[in-house]
Amino acid sequence: MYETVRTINPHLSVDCVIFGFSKSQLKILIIEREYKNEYGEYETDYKLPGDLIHINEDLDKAASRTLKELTGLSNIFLKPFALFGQPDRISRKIDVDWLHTTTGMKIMRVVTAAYYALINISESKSEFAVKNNAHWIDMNKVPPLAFDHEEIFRQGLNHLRQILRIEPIGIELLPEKFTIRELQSLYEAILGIELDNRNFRKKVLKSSYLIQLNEKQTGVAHKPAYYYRFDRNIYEALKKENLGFSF
Amino acid sequence: MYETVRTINPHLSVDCVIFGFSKSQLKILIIEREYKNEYGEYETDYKLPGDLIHINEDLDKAASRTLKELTGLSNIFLKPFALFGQPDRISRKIDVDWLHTTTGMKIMRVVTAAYYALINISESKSEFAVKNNAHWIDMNKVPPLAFDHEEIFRQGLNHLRQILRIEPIGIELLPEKFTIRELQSLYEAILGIELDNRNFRKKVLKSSYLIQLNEKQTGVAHKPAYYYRFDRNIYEALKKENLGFSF
DNA sequence: ATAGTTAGCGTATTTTTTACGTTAACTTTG
DNA sequence: CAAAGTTAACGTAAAAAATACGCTAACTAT
Repeated sequence: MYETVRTINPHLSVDCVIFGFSKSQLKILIIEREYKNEYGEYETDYKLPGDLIHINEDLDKAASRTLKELTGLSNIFLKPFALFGQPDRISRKIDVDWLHTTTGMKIMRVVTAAYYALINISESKSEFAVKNNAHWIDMNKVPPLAFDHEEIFRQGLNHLRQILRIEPIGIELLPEKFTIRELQSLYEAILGIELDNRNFRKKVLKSSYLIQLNEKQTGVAHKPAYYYRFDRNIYEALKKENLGFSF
Repeated sequence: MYETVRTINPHLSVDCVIFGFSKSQLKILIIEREYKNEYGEYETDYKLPGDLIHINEDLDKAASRTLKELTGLSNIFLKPFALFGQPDRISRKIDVDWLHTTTGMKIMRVVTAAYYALINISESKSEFAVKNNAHWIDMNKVPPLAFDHEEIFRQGLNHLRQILRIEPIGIELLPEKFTIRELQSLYEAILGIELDNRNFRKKVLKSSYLIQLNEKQTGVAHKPAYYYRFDRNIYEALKKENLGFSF
């Protein structure tokens, strides 16, 4: 316990909104939180993956570490998108108590840096997550969350939607090979609207970083679609070119 | 001194990148910092307006307070745009010493929330600023700044450029009435590129919140231009409509 | 064999962007 | 006081991007 007190920075935390995509649905990762209720019984509720940072720990590193510890996920590119620092964001008794029992400290004020990341939910990764009491939840069925994590999630989603208008997010969220239809479903899930399949196809196929493979779907009850892949190199090069203007 | 120690939160600070526009140039606000050099002589360098926050102080409020204290500017809409939290961002001796003498504390690690704001440099306001050792500096002539404030400024400018693609920033940066040419100069100053006057005019006049006044320039050595004003109500209504989609 | 489904290509129309021509209205200069 | 210089303000034509659909191909399930 004493060790904890010495190494934790009780003023700063990180929280992660991790987006995943599977079966045409956008999901986020939440983890279980265990606490004793007023009758001394253990109960469970949910929160975003996140934690107080360590003394002298870089914020980005703290976000990666936290995510690894809580879900087993590593090598995820996390990007900060907002700050939550209202003095009263830790005010519910349940939250104050939980912090007390897990850290041994009386913590009333924490400023948290919110990060987001996009990952494709492959089998191995989701196994990891489940093992650690982390769950992929459909974006539209997020349960009540601890602290102000619902607001953080909401703003994270908003941010994702903004980003989608600028860059081709699919690279991170889809498996190695995918069909145009799957890419469209991803866009539809994020934006929450339907898109015209023919126009979407036209628009997306103009980009040079989408490469058609020599492989088709099999076993589907309709004309099989070609698989595609992203060419990361082409994409990064294009991105650099465009960003060159911005500073 | 003791009072300071009790009320300051030495882990968190705010820094403001304040943009202004005058004479076709984009400017930012910096303030003087006084310190003793190795020979005990007073020297001056520059930093962004910013300060450590108080215990239990809201971050947004801290940004407003800080700006008020350091420059006399109040009622400025400040918006957070980034976080700077690397453990080594306070490492130069001059910065460590300065923090020590101004706060009485040994401060090595501060996470700062960076805010930006847009204001139009009216006479009264700039008077205020100058009185408090604050200066409007041409964006292209920013001197070396304390801490990592140059990086904060750079990112702030980047952010401004991104924002400009989405919303009509001029409302904040231009005086009550202005000509289309002035609006164009503002855009050119922010983006750092030249725009075609005829197309710019066409594009901008399509927006419903730009209202032509019954008043022309006088004393100019060319055909006098009509003055325009922004209709804030129309603009806000439109904004709400568009944002309605995003969540 | 037929019905149901999505893939994949195409076409026509509208909207937006880009490039540039021209006259108007003012001051400065010689 | 005429000519030169400057920016305002409107316009037009062409190119590019977005939108709205039509249609055939290729597969499975019944």
